[in-house]
Amino acid sequence: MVVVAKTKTPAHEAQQFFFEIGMQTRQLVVASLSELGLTFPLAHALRLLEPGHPRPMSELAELLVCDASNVTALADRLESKGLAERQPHPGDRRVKALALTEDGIELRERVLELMSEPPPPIAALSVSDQRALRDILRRAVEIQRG
Amino acid sequence: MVVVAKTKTPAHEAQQFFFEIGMQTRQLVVASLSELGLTFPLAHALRLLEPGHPRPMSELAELLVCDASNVTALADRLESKGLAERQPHPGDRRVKALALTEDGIELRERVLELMSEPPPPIAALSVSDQRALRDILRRAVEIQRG
DNA sequence: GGAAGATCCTTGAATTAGTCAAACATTGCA
DNA sequence: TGCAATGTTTGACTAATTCAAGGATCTTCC
Repeated sequence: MVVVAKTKTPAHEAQQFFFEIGMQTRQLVVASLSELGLTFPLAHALRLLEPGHPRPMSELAELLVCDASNVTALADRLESKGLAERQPHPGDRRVKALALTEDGIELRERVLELMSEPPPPIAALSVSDQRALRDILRRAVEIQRG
Repeated sequence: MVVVAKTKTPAHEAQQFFFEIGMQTRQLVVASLSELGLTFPLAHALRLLEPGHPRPMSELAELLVCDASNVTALADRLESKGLAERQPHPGDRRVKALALTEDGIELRERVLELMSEPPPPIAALSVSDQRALRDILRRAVEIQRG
């Protein structure tokens, strides 16, 4: 089933395909994550915790664009799974930073691999299309950052 | 903040950019949807209900790749918002089909527009890049369907 | 025709995700 | 010192989702 709106510009058409592939990809990712015992939000949080760089919970809330109390809940779950732990912040006793455990570091690595796995539609493209796609998307990302 | 795994093939790299743009897009879409009083799952369901084509709830469950009881809950919310209603299925009294109301048809239209709106990174591309992107993604989608 | 099994939807109980408002501790400033 | 701002938590609530179980209706097959 494909749902398509009236198209206008190339960008609109591109976005419709983009969206369709994205939806499918997400489902595949969610399925793979569940084999690792993770949900998408948890995996997303895990991704943002870099090994050796404990992150204050408030900072995580900002990156996740969510309420601080939600981070409390996510942190609870990460801790209960033994993937991360709250650390006191030297110099500010209000702050608790989340740090990955050994298990967390390992699992995060698998999450990163899994999330960069090209989904079937992209994997099925010719290599030259894949390269062209990569270059265009890189430009898209970089224009915006710049 | 950008999180990147060790890259391998062009497809992997493409996927990383794809994913990044997709995450950002989703947030924007969720924000726009909430102005319409909709959540993402509700909007997704709305999208799958074509005007004039009531859809059995079981069929919706299949398209949404979710449990039938979840569709019951979604249908309840759509009905309580006056966007859809359950209809008896002529010929099989077990089946209830969801049909859009007038309001539902109208809102669905806005959802489709909103979801095909190119996000900033794609909108910022040159028109020729947009066209190339559209063509490649179309091939990706079509290869897979074929 | 009627029993057995399959299909469709709902209900109830549970977990996760998320918001908001209120509370608490700690910091930093005036 | 006193007070406002900041960081985290708690509690109450809604939404999304799954699973197991139940009730209604169909289908099949003797």
